[in-house]
Amino acid sequence: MRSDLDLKARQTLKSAKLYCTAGRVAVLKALFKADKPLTQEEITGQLGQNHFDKVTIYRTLESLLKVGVVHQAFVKNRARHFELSHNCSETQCHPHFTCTSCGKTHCLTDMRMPKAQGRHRGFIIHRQQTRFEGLCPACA
Amino acid sequence: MRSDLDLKARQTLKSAKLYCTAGRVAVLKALFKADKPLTQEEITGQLGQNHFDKVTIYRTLESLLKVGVVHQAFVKNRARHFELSHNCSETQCHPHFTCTSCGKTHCLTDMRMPKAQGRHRGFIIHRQQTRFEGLCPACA
DNA sequence: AAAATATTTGCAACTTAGTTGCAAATTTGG
DNA sequence: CCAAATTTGCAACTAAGTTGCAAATATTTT
Repeated sequence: MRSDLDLKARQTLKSAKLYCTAGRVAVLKALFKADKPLTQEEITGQLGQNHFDKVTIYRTLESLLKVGVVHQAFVKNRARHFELSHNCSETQCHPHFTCTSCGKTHCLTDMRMPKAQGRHRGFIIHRQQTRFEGLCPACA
Repeated sequence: MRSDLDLKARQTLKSAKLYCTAGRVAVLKALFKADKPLTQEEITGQLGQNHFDKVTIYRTLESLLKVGVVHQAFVKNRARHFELSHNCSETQCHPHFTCTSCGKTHCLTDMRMPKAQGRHRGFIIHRQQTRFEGLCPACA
């Protein structure tokens, strides 16, 4: 039984001209299912029985980064967080919200921040990301 | 000879009710001098001869974080970056620019981003940070 | 100013997150 | 199915940060 998500993952790999392997499909599926940026550890956790070495996970993420299917979000300083780029424009990612009480991070995919595109004192801005801190609905 | 910066650092520690030690003064001076967020390693580098153990640096930064004199910036995923809070308002930090070519990070202290204060779908926003990627004047 | 108390420091050891090299396994194209 | 190209897992390693504890330093008390 090959699920919808499975096909989506395979499709994605194919159009990115990446070898379609079990590990990559699994990682992509985890990212499709997630509603927030994930670390390698969280991805491994999602996979459960369907285990892949952390090196493989990192290398997969690296490949997906290179072709632009995923990107990194700045959630915590000590760990890389990855998410699909499909909710973001070329020049701007949706904002991320981190709760100072429970520590959880949420994607505010429905929120648009004004773009500071162009240049500023010689700096050519290609991409912008916004991060919020505060209280999430559950903690407020 | 006790420099201007020295006094400023001591003053800062005093008003934060922190023990005024050589290590803390040194770290604060390094941060005052810096024009961008620094890692522990960079701070240690700045200190040169005036060496303090990395544990001390981290613990000092932790103390300064707690009293709000410094905060963390999101520059790279694998290392904590610290800077003084004095260029930021309570609710918003100045944007940081990271060059995709040379990798250097700059503070855009003269740039104001519109605030997304208040709430959004139950999320209560206290603080916001913006991060840019692109080409710095030197690389462009 | 010395003693008493409170806090910080450095060291060694440890943890966590991520990376590298390489042989074995898998995928793709013919 | 074969050959070439690429990916995988393992073991070992690096980088960044943390913890416990005794010795050192800062502040407060007398």
